[in-house]
Amino acid sequence: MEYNFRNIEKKWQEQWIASGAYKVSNDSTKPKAYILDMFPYPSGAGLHVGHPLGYISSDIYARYKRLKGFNVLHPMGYDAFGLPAEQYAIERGIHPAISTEANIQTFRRQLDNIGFSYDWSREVQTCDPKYYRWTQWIFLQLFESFYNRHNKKAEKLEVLVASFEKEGNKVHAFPNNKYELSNGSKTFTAAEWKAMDEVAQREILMQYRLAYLAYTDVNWCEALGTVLANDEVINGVSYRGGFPVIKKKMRQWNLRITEYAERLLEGLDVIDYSDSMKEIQRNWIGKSFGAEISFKVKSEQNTVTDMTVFTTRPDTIFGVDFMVVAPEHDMVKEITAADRQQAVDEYLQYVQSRSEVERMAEVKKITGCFTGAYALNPFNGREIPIWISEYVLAGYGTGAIMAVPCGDERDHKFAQHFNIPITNIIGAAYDGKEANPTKDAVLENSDFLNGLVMRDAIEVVLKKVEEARIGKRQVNYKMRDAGWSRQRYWGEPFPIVFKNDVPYAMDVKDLPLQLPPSDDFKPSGTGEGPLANVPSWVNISDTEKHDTNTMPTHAGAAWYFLRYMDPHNEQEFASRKALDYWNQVDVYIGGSEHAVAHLLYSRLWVKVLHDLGFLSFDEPFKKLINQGKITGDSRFVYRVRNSNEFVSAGLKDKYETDQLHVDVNIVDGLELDTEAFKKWKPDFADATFILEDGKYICGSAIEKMSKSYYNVINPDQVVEKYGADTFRMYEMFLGPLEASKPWDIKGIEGVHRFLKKLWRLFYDETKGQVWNTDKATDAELKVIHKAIRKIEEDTERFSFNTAVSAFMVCVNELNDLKCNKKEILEKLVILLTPYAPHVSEELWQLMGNAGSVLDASYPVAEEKYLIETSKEYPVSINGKVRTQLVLSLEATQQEVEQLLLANEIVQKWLEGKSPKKVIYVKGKMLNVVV
RNA sequence: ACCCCGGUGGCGGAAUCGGUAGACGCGAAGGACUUAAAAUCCUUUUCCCAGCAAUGGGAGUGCAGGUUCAAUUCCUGUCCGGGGUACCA
Repeated sequence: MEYNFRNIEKKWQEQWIASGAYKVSNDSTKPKAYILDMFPYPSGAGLHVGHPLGYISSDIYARYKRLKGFNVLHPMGYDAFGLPAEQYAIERGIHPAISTEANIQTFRRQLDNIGFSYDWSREVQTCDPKYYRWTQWIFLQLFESFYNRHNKKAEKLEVLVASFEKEGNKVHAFPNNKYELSNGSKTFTAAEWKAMDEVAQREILMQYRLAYLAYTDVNWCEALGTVLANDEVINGVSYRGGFPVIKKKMRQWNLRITEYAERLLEGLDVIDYSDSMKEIQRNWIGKSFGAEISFKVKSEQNTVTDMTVFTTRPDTIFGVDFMVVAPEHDMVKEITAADRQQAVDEYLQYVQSRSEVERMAEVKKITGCFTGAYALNPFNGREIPIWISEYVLAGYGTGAIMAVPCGDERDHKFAQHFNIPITNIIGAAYDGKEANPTKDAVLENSDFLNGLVMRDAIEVVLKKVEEARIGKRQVNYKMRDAGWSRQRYWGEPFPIVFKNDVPYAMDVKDLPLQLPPSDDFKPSGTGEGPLANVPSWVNISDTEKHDTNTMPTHAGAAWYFLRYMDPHNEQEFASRKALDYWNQVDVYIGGSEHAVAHLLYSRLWVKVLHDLGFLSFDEPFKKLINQGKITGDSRFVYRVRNSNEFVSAGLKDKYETDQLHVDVNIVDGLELDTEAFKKWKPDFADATFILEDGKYICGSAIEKMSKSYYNVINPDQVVEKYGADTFRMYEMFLGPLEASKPWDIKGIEGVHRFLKKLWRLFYDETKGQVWNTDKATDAELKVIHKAIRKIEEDTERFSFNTAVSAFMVCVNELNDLKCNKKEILEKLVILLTPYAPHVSEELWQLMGNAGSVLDASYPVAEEKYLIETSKEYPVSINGKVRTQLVLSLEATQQEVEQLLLANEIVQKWLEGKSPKKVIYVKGKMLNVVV
């Protein structure tokens, strides 16, 4: 009876479905555990061996928790809205719903193959109207709420309106401090509010809503015909397709995530994400402490009296040699001197003509223009020229800076480029060639700051600034509000009705607002989304319209983990009872590429839902683990130039060759299957080979797994050849979960051999059953209890690679002891269940156990079998290990010293001298210092 | 440029709190079983030197220092690789 993994795996997969083994109840007295994978976007390419890495680890952990007596929620679903399906629709004319459905089926088949314990009755698909109904509902919660800065949480708009009716916006100032009413004021009174018509009131409310419409500079991608979020633009080009992106002003939905910057930052202290992940989020939020300082302005027109800059280095105020404002700054046209007008206009035109790509590509290029106006240093009245330059961004701080060339590299380069004299305020710390951004130099040429260390001077200036009422301390964030409109068909429609262009929330009972059927997915080209091609849907009546945009793919992903808790609820996005029971995701496993967008938006939505009283927790994921990528291991053949002759890698230097990728599936290790190669592509049908030692040896390289490199390994093939249990364990055995590593099929034999060896502890090819019910010896008990402790510890800390090796050690040791005892082996089978569920269930059953091994109880490591009475200590002389000595664990320092001095080898190294010191660390080691 | 993470045999990797570096697996070499092969089993395998051998000695965790009885582990500097951010004042 040999290990027939194909029959075993098929049989149990079917039985587990039939018995509903993975169905999870919301009603349980057991403690809960919520173990989640980042749900995949169902691409047309299907899964490659890199995808399941995270899924296998979460499955192991979920199964482990189940054995440990937890009620485990371990669901799976699909992030099914998104760009590729729509691009595919445009190219092939296949409706995204159809291609998405087909892709989901492929994914499902591939996933099922690997033996996951997902409760598929809880599956969600973000493109399902039953699901996106609630995505739209949550969007409306955001639309109908504002962020109350006083108690730092989201509240219903009614609270705000009540405040307006009582005291205008005195208590709740406009979140955007640059926003002005048509009369130029930033405030209004209760009387003024009440006097406004509905349109005006709604315009004001729009300034507060957490989901709001605004004309914003958006990243417009002409080729994709859509707007992209900041995180979808990489180096000035679109993240998908790599098309150019330009700035364009459009009326867009936005999420006021900036109001949550501080809470998103603080939340990082209480959640268990990797350091690098937290770091990425901190950088993205980009908090910086500084001051806003006002400078008097002297200009010909004299209409502007003050300009305000943001600086993190108020200590350098006496080193300010020029001011720079962003080209888009409103002030520019009011301060420009008559004789500078032409130059300024030309510069502004130049800036406008520059695309985002050019700006990105030419970061080092220094451009700018003098306005003819001056600012006055508030402390010594010095006249400082005001320049415009694109290196100052309108959207950050106040859109204006004070430039300190001796301390800031960009300012320094600018000053050198335009020959602006540089004031040195840090003496020898500045060499005249390069700026020095130190905070530790002693200030000079700095009036009342002279002699102070810069670090300390910051506080002195801040106090002075506040006393003189010319500025205030200010915290700024790099993060911007999130653009939430996409000019796309395949996404959630906005549940909004525009009545005479004023947006109103749809009635909740009318949700979902479904996507209309359409076969025209091309962008309208005007900036409107493809829904504009369905006028019957857009135009509800002459005066009422739907938005032609849809939400980004992040919308559905921002809350799916909540829906799994109660996926079929038609009254609520999930019942409060289910939400309270399952609570936070205990362990969330996924790729680090979602560090910014998905995780930040999920955290935001959960915080808002929490503030509005729907959730008892305000962070979605308690612990996050980023699995590493599995890279591809490419193979190359070398074609002799201008021929169809291929030379083996070892001989290729003797010829002039071209290197070609070859399908890794027709290479065994490095040896090419030349017959398969001839059949691979018609071009190679009559290929000839120059062999070495009768073999064709390929070249190799580690690259990302990609179709175009022919290095993609489909898990289906691996499962077919070795079985799901081997595949699962091998993926874990490759290395630490978080590390990136190359896929190398060679090592899989070792893991497969291990499972066969395990099987032979129970059944032998010739003898049949070898397991027995004899009483276990102490040595055998020790082996299994050692394994229990090690494997439990390793599983608990997600160190699955070392757990697999612990299984191997255990089987090797039992094999050496010729132990075939059920008492020992059944414990091993339970331990193995999370890792290799099929073979474990089979052996469990064959041993005559009742019930499924999935619900067995995890063995407990008993100390009494693990206690040692003596230990072989390493004996070091001066830190170098020279010999070993077996000692009782009870040995005292005195006994140890006596034994050591009597030892021959120790004596040899002492060379007659007496030791200076004998270090004895119980249970660890001995060291003799001579 | 800045920030984060990492660098250990031929290879993937292990060493969890500063205590025998190289677990486990692959690959390689030799052997057993077999007509043969597959499968399986056994032995060796960080490098260098000496020895027929048991063994003995030296070096060794990117590099250079430091702290310590003891450093892959902690500290400083430096090089290399991966990731993130990219004019954020």
